[in-house]
Amino acid sequence: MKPVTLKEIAEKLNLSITAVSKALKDYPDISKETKARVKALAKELNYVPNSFAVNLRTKSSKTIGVIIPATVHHFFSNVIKGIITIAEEHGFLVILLQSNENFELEKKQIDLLLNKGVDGILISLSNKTNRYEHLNKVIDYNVPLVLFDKIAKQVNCSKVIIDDRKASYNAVTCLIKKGYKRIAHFRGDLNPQNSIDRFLGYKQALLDNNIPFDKNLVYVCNNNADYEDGYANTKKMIEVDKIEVDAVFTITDVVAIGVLKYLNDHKIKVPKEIAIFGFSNWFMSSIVSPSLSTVNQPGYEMGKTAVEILLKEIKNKKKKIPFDYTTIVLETELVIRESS
Amino acid sequence: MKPVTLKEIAEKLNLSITAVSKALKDYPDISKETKARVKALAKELNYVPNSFAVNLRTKSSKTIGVIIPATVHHFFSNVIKGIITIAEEHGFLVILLQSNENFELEKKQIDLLLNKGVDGILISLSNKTNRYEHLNKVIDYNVPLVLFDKIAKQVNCSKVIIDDRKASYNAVTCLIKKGYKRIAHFRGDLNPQNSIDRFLGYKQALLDNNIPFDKNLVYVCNNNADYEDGYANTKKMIEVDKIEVDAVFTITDVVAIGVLKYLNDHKIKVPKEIAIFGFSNWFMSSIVSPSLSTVNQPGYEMGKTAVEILLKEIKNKKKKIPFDYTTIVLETELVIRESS
DNA sequence: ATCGATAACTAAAACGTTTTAGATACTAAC
DNA sequence: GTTAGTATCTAAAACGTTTTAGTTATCGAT
Repeated sequence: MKPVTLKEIAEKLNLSITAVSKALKDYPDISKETKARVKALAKELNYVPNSFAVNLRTKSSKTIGVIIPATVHHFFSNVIKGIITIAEEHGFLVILLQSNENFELEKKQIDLLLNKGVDGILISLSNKTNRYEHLNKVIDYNVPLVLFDKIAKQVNCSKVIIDDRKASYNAVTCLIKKGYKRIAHFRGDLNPQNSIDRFLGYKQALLDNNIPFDKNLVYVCNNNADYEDGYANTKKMIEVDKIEVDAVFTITDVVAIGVLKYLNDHKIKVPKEIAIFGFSNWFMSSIVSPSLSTVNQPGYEMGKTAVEILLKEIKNKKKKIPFDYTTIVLETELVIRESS
Repeated sequence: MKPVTLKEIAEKLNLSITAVSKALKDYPDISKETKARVKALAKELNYVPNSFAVNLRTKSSKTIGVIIPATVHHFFSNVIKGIITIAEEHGFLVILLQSNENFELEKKQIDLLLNKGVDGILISLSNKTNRYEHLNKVIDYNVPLVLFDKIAKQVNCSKVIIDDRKASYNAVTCLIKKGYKRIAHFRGDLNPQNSIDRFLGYKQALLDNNIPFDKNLVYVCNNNADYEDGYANTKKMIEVDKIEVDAVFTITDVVAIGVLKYLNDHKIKVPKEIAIFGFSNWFMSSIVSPSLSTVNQPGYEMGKTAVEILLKEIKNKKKKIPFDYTTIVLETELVIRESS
C-alpha cells in the first residue's frame, strides 16, 4: 500500500541508499551483479521514484504549462492535442490553463505556473493582452517560453505562427481573381497580431490589384470572433449600413458560418450574390451548404512544433548549451470550395 | 534572480527558519511583531514557497489529473473548461491527458498520473475500455477518483453522469408522439455505458408505445461517432440496405449532421420525409438547416460538478473524514427544432 | 614492502519545506 | 523561592531523492 522507497530496497539488500540509487540509474561504479539484484527487487516491489523528491533534487518537474485563450475553438483543441501528445512522448505532462481572453487572468496564470515550477511555458495570448511584463518575467526567471498562434512580436522568445498576412493576402487575391471587387472584411479584435496581420494582408491584396481600400467595408468581431459576430455584422452591414458587397472575407470559419447563415436565411445566394471566404478550415466548413472556401491552418502541427521547440530549449538549458530563439512559420494553403 | 528561501529571510531577520515558516502561516506561537516583520520582508523579497519542497513535505501537489478520450469534441471542450475553471478557483492545477479512445494508453496514463503524485483523478473512459483494474489501482492507492460521462458502473467511486437512458427515452418518445413510427437509431460503440443506455432508452420508448423493436434499424457508429459515421450509415441504410424509415435518432449531434448532410445532398426532405433527432446540443445544431432537434447535455456543468466532488473527497481524505461515494445525475432537456 | 590504480561501495550533505519536541525567559501564584 | 503557566522562540528530524567526496579492498607493478 505504502510506496516503496530506495531506503527499503537498500535495507533488504544490505546496501546503501546510494548504491541502490546508482544501480537503478546504471552508474558505472556499481557491479553488474548488484545492479541485477537491485533491479530485480525494485521490479518485484513495484518501486517508482517519488517524483516530489526527484523534483526537489533536480529542480525540474517534467511538466510544462500551457495557457490558451479558450479550448472551445476547434483550432485550439487540435493544438492542445498536438501539445499533449508530443509532450507525453517525451515524458512530459501538461498543465492546461485557459485565460478566457482575460488579460488579468493570463498574468495570474503565468505566476501560478512559475510558482508550480513548470519546466517551460507555452502560451497563446488573449485578445486583450497589450502589455508583456508577465512574459518578460518568465524570461527573466530563465524559464523557456514559446509563443504560438496569438503572439507578440515584441517579446524576445521562440514563436510558432502561420504567415497570417500572406495567407490572408492569398485568400483575398483569390477572390479578386475570380472577379469579386467589393470585398468586406470581418476582422478580429484590435490587439492580436494575427488579427492585425490578416487585416493587413486583406488591405495589401486590394491595393496590389488596384482596388481602393474602403474602411467602411471592415467590420470588427469583438465578441471573440464567434458565430454571432458573423451573423450580427452581416445583418448590420446589409440592413443598417446598407452596404453592398460581393464577397466577405472573415477572420474565422465560425464567423463565416454566421455570415452564411444570415445570407441563407435571407435567400441571398452564395456565392452568386455574395461570396464567402473563411479562415481555419474547421471541419464544419466542408459540411455546410454551400461549403466554405477557407485557409487551412494546421492546428495539430502548430502544437507539435511549439512543444518540440520548448522541449529542446528545456534540454539545452539543462545542459547549459546556449541557444537562439527561432520563429517557425507553418505553411497554410487555400481550400477552395463552393462559397467562392 | 534566484528564488528567495525561508533560510534567507531567517538570516536577514536573525530568526530561525521555523519562526519564519510559522510567521508566514500565522501560527499562534509567534508574536505579532515578528509576524509583521517576517511578512514585510517576505513581500519585499517576493518570497514564494518552493512548491517542490512543499509537495515533498505535505505529500500533496495541489494538482489533479484529467483523462478524456478526446478534446476535439465540443462537449468535452466544455467539460474541460468547467474542470479547469473550478479547479483553479480552489487553487488546484489540472494536468490534462487524452486517451484517444485507446485502452492501453488510458492505462499508461493512469500510471503516469499516479507516479506524478496528483491529488486526485478525473476520467471519462475510452470507448475501448472494458476492464477496470487500472481504476481499481487508483482506488487501492487511496487517490480520490471521479468518473464522468463515460463511466463504468462496476467501479466503486463517485460518478457524474446524465440519465442517458431517460434522455434517450424522452427523445424517442417525442418522435413517436409526433407520429414517427419507423425510427432508426445510429448508436455508439458497444462498450461505453452511455452508448448502451441511449440504445436501451430508444428500445424502451418503442416498446412502451407498441412499436416493435427492429434490430435492422440499428446502426453502429464505430468511427468514434463522428460526422462520417452519420453520412456513411445513412448511405448504407438507404442505398444498400434499402431500409425505409421516417426518423433517425443519433448518438450525437455530429452524427446527426452527417445524416442531415446526406439527406440534404439527396434532396430528401427533413423532417417531412425523414426526421432527425440528435444528442448533445452542440451549438452547430442550431445553425444547420434545418436546425436539429437534440438533447441538451450540460458539459460545463458536468466538469464543474465532477471537480467539485473530487476536491471535496481530496479535502476529506486529508482531514481523514470518511466519505461515501456519490453519483450525481445532471438534468438534460429536449431541444425541439426544425428537424423533427 | 610500497605505491598506484581500479573496482565497488558508503556517508553525508543537499534540495526547501513542515512539524515535533523541546528550550528559554518571564509572570503569577502559593 | 519554588512551582506552574504562558508566550515566544529554536533545534532537529523528516520527506525521498541525487550527488559529492570519500573509503575500503584487491591486484599488479615496482
